[in-house]
Amino acid sequence: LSTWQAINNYTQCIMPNIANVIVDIALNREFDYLIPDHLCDMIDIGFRVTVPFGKRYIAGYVVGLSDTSECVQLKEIQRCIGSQPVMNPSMLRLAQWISHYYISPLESCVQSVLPSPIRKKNNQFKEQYFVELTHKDHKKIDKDIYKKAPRQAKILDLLHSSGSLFMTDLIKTAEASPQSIRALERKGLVSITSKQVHRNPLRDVKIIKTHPLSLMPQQQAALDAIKASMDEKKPRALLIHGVTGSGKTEVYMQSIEYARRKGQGAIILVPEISLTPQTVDRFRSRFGDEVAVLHSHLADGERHDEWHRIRRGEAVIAIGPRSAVFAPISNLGLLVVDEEHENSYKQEESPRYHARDVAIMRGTFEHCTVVLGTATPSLAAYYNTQKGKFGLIKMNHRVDHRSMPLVKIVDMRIEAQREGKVYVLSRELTEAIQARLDRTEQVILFLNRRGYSSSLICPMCGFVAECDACSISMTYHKKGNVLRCHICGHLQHVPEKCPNPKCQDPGFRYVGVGTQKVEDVIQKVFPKAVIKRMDTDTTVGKNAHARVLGDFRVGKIDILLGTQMIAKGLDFPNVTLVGVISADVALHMPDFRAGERTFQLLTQVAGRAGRGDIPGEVIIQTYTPFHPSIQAARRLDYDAFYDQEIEFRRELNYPPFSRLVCVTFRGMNEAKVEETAKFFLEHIQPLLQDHVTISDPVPAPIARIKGSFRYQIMIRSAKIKSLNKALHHVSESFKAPKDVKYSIDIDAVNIL
DNA sequence: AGCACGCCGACT
DNA sequence: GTCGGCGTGCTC
Repeated sequence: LSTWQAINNYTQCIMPNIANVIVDIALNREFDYLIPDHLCDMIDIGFRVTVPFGKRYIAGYVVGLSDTSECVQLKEIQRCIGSQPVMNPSMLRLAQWISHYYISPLESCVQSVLPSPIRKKNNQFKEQYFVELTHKDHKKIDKDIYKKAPRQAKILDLLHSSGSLFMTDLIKTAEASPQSIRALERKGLVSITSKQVHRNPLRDVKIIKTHPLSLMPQQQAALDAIKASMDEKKPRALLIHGVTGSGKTEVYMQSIEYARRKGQGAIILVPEISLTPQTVDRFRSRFGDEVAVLHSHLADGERHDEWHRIRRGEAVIAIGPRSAVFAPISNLGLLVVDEEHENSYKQEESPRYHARDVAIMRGTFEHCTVVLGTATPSLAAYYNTQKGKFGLIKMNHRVDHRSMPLVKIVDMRIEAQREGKVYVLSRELTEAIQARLDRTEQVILFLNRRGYSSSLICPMCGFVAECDACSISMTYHKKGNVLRCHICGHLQHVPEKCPNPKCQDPGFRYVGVGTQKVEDVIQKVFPKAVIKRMDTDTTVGKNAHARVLGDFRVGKIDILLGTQMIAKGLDFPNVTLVGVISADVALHMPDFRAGERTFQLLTQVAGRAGRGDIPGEVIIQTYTPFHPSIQAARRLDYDAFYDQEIEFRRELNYPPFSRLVCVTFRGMNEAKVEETAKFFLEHIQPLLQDHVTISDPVPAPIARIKGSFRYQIMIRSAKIKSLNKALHHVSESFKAPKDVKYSIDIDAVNIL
């Protein structure tokens, strides 16, 4: 006994008996607790626990173990929730990286890593009554039952033929009542137990198994490169730059197959909008039930069950939007980020992470290959291939050897001068649409989001007011009738007439035509055509989106008019014309990435034309036809776009040559908001080195939301680490007044 | 987040 | 002299 005690004492000495715990409230700090003896063997990093906290008990997570603590009076962990950790060390590490990089409390990062139904205390599994036969040969046991109780007999027969059934299904098929089943239970012929059921979001979806297609040489080369990377110990990320229709998805699927053969799992990230049934079906048809879909519209229960299906290893392939990067796939072999350039990968609430960058980190931590795929790589990703950080795979041809669409540009300035007035549709586009209607082909008209844009443009010469120092469009502010650069804060009065000396037109005005108006105009021009508008306003309801697309596919709609949501991934063979109403709306956003976005948008939209046998045509209307982004889009020439855009970024020290941080302050009292922003600036300025550029507090492009005034400060630095350090320091020491909130957005994408 | 402590105004 | 407003600070 004494020996046993000695060993026990010894192990207690060396075993860490203190747990570092983060609690469910975002306090951004750890608390130490003693691990009681009975939990000593069990507790590990990643466990969910309840701990005494002040006068109450709250839930938390064990994020570390140690045998010392700075705190003298430690309390004990009350109990463990669940019998195994909810987070593996790698996931915790990922959460910690996000917390540090994006300057967000670890608690909120853990919340992002774990879906909300998993964090709930109680058991979220759904149970249903399950009926089984207790004897194989029930006929022998009770022969009378067929005469006395035909209902019960029917139930028995059903059970006999199908083995066992859920109570609800049994009642439905046998057309019986629960009483009959209960009666059988009393007779001891059947047993009723509670059984866990899996809520399958796709239970009603029938799938037809597909097999790997034979690959074109360029696809084969891509697949080989991915496989080679997957066989490496520390693979580096790969960027697939493949034109629309080059067959990237098939490459992903065969890469996943390779991972499966190696006993590994995979994650496919897709932008929200691409997570249409089409995409999901393709993966489900190939991999069946091994696929878990982490749709953002899943009910809590479904999400919970899908997560557990992955955790248990029943599903080894996860597909979903940005949060799917946290899918608990163990032994991850491949992480695909499809449409890598999409901005929806950036989360716009804290923690404001970028799923593509988190994917890269997860790949690094778990030594798994990360594949980024897109037709229009983000500047950041392509820059990384040029620097040798990522591998580059090019896929320049469409699988079907169809030619890329012909892109035409219509100069709306000439149109305006000719017609004397600006119309929504140019003559050229009108004629092109008419031609398609005559041939019963279909048309997609693309229009940017509702005209929130607040830049000024001259309709005669295309002049747009830009900041001299920052090369971004000036933002119009109604208050004071001024133009402002929100990168540096420069202020300018609104000119009376067009400042272009050759033009001087007094018709200087705002950019932007609303979708509604365009619809009216088009309907007037083509009274017989069936036109459907598709944007977030018109497609409310669960299936509205799919219904409109279905109608379009079968030819019930002639012209589909829509916003971003029709720009991506749709494949309609009968669409031979794509028209862009105005390329300028995207171009003159007060954002240095406007050129990049315009190019991406136009290229993606162009990809919608000519997916069938008839070659496609694209017509782009613009006031600035010679803008490099528009010219590059016309030639569908990514390299030309990249070369000019990267030079622009280099000259002005914009990303990817620097990191951009946007600090936004908001509150109901405008003076106080501005004051707080100034105060923040004074706080951080002494901490920054001279390679950091920081703007004055400036009203945000959307200066007011729900009565709340918004100001922002822009910080740019080539040295992200020292900037990160300064921001951490400030976020700890700087206290904003309670009626002013502020948020720090690292690698800001949408500056609103 | 919650709950305590604490310091000023309007009541029994 | 006390009840209660919510500002501030702490929770291992």
